[in-house]
Amino acid sequence: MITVELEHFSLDKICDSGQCFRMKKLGDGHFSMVAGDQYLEMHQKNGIVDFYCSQEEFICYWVRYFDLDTDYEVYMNAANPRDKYLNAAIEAGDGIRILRQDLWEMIVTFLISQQNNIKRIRKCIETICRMYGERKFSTEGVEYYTFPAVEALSQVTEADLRACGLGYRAKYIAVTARTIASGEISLERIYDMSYHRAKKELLKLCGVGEKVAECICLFALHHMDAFPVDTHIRQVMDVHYKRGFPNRRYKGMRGIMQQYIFYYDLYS
DNA sequence: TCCCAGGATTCAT
DNA sequence: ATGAATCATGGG
Repeated sequence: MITVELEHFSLDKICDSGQCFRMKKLGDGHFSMVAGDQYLEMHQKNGIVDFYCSQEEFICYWVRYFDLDTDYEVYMNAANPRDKYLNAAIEAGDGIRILRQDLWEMIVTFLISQQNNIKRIRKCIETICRMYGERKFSTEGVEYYTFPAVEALSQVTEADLRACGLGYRAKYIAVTARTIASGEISLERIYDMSYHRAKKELLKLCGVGEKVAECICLFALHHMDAFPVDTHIRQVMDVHYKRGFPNRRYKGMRGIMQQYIFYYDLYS
C-alpha cells in the first residue's frame, strides 16, 4: 500500500463525474476500480489517499491514469471572476480529475451512453464485462472482469449484445468492433493524432456522433479542449452562456470546465 | 401509461 | 442544410 496526500482530488466526485463506469464505492471511503487488466482498491479520508498497490504500480500506472502530476488549481483559478456560475461549478466540483482511460473502452462506453441514464450505463457495461471480459483475481483474491477486447466483441452477434440490454446500441457496438478488428480503423494511430484529426477519425465509426467523439477525445485521449455537449450542457448553455461558452479564454482547459459544469448541473 | 435518460441515423422537406 | 421520426430498455 502507498499513502499520498493529494490536493483537489476526490475519489467520490471522480466516481460520480460520469466518465468512468468501472469505479465502485465500497462504502466508508473505500473504492475499487478496474482499468486495463488491473484491479485497484483505494481509500480516501480528506486529502489522504491510500492506494492498495505497490509503489511501482502507483508510479508507473496510476499517477498517469489519475492525472496526479497536473496542478488542478491552475484550472480552477483560470475561471473568470465575474462568471458566478462557473465559479460555483468549480467549487462544487473541486476534486474532479480528467482520467486517461482506455480508448477502446471509452468508445464502447460512450456508444452505450447515448439516450441512456448513468445507472443503466453502469449496468450494461458490467454485463458485457461479465459476459465477454476476462475473469481475473487480484492479489488479494478479489474476483473481477476486464473490459472485453476488440477481438472478443467483434465475434459477438448483434443479437447476443442485445441480450445484454444494450437496445438499439447493440448494432453500433457490433459494427464498430468489426471495423476496428478488421484494421479499417487503427486505434494505435488515433492515439498519435491531434485532437481534430482524432475526432474526425472517430466520427467514421458507426454510432459515433459529435458528442460521443468529444467524450472519447476527452476521457481516453486527454485532449483538454474537447467539450462534449449533451442534454445537460446544452441546457446550461441556453441559460448561462447564451452567447456561447468562452472557448478562447479556456483554451487548453475546456474539457475540465465542461466536467465541472456537468457535475454541478447533475448534483445541485 | 407516459416520459425521460451524457444521441445518432435516416428520411423528409 | 435543417427538422422530425425512429431507435430499445428500465425507472420515475
